[in-house]
Amino acid sequence: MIHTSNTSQRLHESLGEIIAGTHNGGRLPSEPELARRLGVSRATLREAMRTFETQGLIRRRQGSGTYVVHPTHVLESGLEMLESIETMAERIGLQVSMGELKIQHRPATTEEARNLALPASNMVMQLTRVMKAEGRPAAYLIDIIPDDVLPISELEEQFTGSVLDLIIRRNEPELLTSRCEINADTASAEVARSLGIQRGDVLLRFVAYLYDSSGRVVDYSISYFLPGYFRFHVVRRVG
Amino acid sequence: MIHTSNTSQRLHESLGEIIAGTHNGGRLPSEPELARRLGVSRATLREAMRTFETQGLIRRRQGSGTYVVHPTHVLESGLEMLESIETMAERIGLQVSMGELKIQHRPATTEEARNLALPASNMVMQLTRVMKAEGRPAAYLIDIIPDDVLPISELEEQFTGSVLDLIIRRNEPELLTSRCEINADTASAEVARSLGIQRGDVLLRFVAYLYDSSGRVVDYSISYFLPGYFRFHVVRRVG
DNA sequence: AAATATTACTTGTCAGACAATTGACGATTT
DNA sequence: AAATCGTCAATTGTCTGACAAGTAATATTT
Repeated sequence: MIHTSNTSQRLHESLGEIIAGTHNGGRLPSEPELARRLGVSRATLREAMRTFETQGLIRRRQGSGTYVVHPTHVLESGLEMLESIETMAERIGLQVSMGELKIQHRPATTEEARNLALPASNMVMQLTRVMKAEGRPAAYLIDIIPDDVLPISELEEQFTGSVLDLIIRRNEPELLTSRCEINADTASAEVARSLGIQRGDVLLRFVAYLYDSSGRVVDYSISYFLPGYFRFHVVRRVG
Repeated sequence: MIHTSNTSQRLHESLGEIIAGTHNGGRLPSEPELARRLGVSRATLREAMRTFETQGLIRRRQGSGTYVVHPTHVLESGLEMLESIETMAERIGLQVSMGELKIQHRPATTEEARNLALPASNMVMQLTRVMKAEGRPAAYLIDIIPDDVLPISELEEQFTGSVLDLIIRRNEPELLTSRCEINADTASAEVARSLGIQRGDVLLRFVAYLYDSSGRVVDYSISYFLPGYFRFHVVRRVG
């Protein structure tokens, strides 16, 4: 969906604005009218509308019209949108900074090799750091990356807190999806010390696998969040 | 997207099968060929393909072709698919049963009225129960429902553990989305007692708002899960 | 007043066409 | 021999115009 400046691309944006500018439950202009106004054919317009329908933002009823459905808050996207904690924080106006960063270059453990679909003992980079929100520790983040995904030098120079953002900036490898497993856990001694909490305190834990467009795992990460600083949510849709 | 047996509906299924039956990275037949084989026009076919493209399951390149992309694990759906814990458990082959059920009929608290977008002190139904997996307590579930959403009698007779499943069975009201907030928490005295754990033990907490197609909140639920029994995940996609 | 038919409008589907892009193949040049 | 440049068939992107099917309000009939 990241194309150049196709008709399709511009159309998608324009249509998105029209939908966003329509109140919940409101009806869109008819297809012929919309097509005329946007300067595209009805067929092309319908394809664009299909993308919004698939996302659940509009609803079409034959003979009646097309209606906008804002599930109140679809704008502020949830977890289904892949973005870094830093980007998310910026979006909601939260000041974050990176604490002490530890970079390790070492062979993968058996478990890591399995999770990253690597040959045993392949070299990996491990980034460990604490993220602070408004000066106070809010998350403990670990990223494990096969060492041929990113040049070490680039990592050391340009890393500002988020592997995801770094990969997006350099546009390579081309990312596709991330699979994020959700659980609750208690703080280990190491994590507790870094976050300034008690061992055994409750944490939200995400374990994520980041895939590039060829299906390769380019990042395996474990994140611990102190409850309260972030509000993660998912929009779930009927089958 | 829940239509009758339109051309569109059947086409979507057929195309889905074809995509599922194509190995990762494989190329689909050309559009004219597919349209012929599926007995629809190319325009209609393209609309169907758009839905799969929006979901990230295919990738089209002008002049080259359409390619299938299986992000390895899209089959086993994650949280983004709205389904009850019971349905999910059945899908993964886990034996679950409902423990002690408590039904209360009472006025909404101020907070509940706000969360459900109800007039103050509107009557609500509260369902509280423990869900057991393989005989042992695995989750503590609370559902709060405006009392005009479901007839009380029906609730008492047909409730088998899931409000969502009950609503889906009776096909009314028509559901659209659910917004699920994710957090970690510690067990309160009441929850701990019901689940047979210690007060302060760690739990995964979901707070969910279930919306019908008119945008009304028809169910507000709080769920506590013991870590370990379920593996929740989300597939996150690039913007 | 209630039931029924009409009618204008909307989305769903179709057929056929041309444009833009890709990738392979062969010819040409270096 | 290698590299470069056209040529061309195949594929997706877009367009036009048309008809079918469903909806909702209006007009008509009972």
